[in-house]
Amino acid sequence: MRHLQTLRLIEAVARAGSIRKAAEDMAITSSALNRRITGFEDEFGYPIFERLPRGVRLNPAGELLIQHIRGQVSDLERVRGQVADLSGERRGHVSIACSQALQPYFLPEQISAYRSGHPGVSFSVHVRDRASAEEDLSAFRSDLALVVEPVYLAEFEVLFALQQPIHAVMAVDHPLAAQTELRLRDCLAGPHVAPTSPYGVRHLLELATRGRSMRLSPSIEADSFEFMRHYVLHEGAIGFQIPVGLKDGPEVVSRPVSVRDVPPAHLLLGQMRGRTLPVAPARFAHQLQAALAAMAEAAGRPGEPSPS
Amino acid sequence: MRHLQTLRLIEAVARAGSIRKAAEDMAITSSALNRRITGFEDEFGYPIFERLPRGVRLNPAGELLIQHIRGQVSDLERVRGQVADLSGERRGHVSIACSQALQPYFLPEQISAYRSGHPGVSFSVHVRDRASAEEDLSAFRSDLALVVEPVYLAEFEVLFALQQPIHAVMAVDHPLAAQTELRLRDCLAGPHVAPTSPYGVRHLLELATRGRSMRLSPSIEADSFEFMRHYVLHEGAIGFQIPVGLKDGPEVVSRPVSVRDVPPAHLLLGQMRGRTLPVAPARFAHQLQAALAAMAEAAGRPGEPSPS
DNA sequence: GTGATCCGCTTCCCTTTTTGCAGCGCTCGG
DNA sequence: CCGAGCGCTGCAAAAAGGGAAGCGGATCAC
Repeated sequence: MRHLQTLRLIEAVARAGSIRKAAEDMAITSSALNRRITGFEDEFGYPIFERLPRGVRLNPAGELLIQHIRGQVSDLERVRGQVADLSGERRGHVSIACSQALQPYFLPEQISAYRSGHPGVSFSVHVRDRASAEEDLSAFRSDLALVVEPVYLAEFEVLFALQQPIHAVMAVDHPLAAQTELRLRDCLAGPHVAPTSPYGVRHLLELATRGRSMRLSPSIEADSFEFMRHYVLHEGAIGFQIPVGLKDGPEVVSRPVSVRDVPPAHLLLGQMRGRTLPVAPARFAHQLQAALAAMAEAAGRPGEPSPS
Repeated sequence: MRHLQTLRLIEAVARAGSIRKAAEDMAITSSALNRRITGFEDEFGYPIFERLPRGVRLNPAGELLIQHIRGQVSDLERVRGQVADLSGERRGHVSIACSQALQPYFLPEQISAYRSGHPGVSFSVHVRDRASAEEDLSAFRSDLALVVEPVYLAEFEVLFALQQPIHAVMAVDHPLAAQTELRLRDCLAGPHVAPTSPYGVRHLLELATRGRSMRLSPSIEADSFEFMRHYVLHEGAIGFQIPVGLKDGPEVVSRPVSVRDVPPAHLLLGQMRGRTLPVAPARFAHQLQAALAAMAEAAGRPGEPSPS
């Protein structure tokens, strides 16, 4: 969309932190870009960048503006999607930020199921820790977020919430695999593997051990659940994950940790507060809600539908 | 704002119903305008106007788009207002649609009070019947609406609601002026003046008489409450109005009609659903809520605050 | 210090885009 | 059948935008 070019350039400058760098990214010269920026500031009536010796940075006015710009671009896409929809084309795009737990099984299945009904819809999947998933939402980089234990709930509008107990993950021949429910103390007695701190499961484990006699002292910290799932095959180590990211295999099994020891994780589907989603993301969100609700039903732990 | 020029031109064409007329309005040639329209349709991917022998009209895609355009223009104004606000300029504009009852006393007082604190803020007041006030909101022609008995509540987000009993208005020497509360039957027995049907008070009077033995048979119908208020000085006629639009004077007095006969009128302050108002309208709305709440308090009839 | 570097901004010149003008073909009301 | 009104299209003029080069200033490594 041509009439938004200036706005896109502004965003590029804000991102690059310098007019010259942004000019390179956008394949024009710095002089041209500089003129567009100053020209825009003139007609807008206020400067939107503060000039630093090493580049530029958005001033408060610019912060307000960039938020508007992102909303505008995304809203035009939404309108285009609606138009495409009424033209019967049924194409679109869904951008979703998710926690790692959703990556191996849940999301691939859901996306595949959705695409079998709507082959024209494409997807972007961004794996994010619980804080940056929400940032993605408010910067309009993602339409939806499916996050374990979100952090800042201010701009996060919950569409569906589901609780999942923490599971311990271990090799099939691990001694504890004989029990059907584990105590946290037993899990932490041997070598264990934990996610790094930005992740929701780690957060819950720390909540569970803080102020108790138990201590979380992971032999390995990792920011990859995939890595941890494989690591438990060595050393008789124990890892932690929530059921949505787990499937018992021939070598690895999982057992729930008692909810008396660790509070269950909250798995939340959300969007940016107040935003009207384009057609495709809205429908996909609806499908996700149904799938999560079915999962809650199966676990005997009903999810909370959105308060709408 | 230059980058919105094409969008504004599209809106002008939609409004004028013809490219040539719109071109004249916008002070460019029809050829230039025509090329911008077709150019936009090309990059948008879909035609947004249907070509008729006598001009053009928005097609469904165009309807969707025009809504987006209006939102965008108004949202940019909101951002600009916020920026002006943090620059300490404190200017802005409030556009409000209101029923006639608010015109003589309430709104002038409120606007004057607001402007004494914020002299940089300008106002547009549009007097509208109850249906068109809401249309103004959804077309972004007004930021706020203060309406008696609104009609379509779909896109109307209620910020504050207040009930007011219908009052009968008459000359100070009218026989009924001796009573403190009137029965509708007595009011309708003599000559009476009623608003035309688009107005809320008329609507309520019809509700009150429908299916009863009483008949509403106004000697005069008028779409001006100002006219009606003066007319009651002649013929011993009786008019109807709600208290917010009334002040007893040396010649004219008002008396409540029993709520057993006529349901009280709902006076609603609202905005377009889901819209984030610019700074000035939001603050003014806040002041109006306070004023209406005080009025409700004084009448011993508490208003309902917004459910936010 | 001091030269190297990176920055925003300006000037000159040329390319690209947009505009205005005139005119075409069309439909409709009289 | 004719004139009025419409959307649309060549063509030349005007305006806007972009590229190359360079200025002055701030910072950093040495």
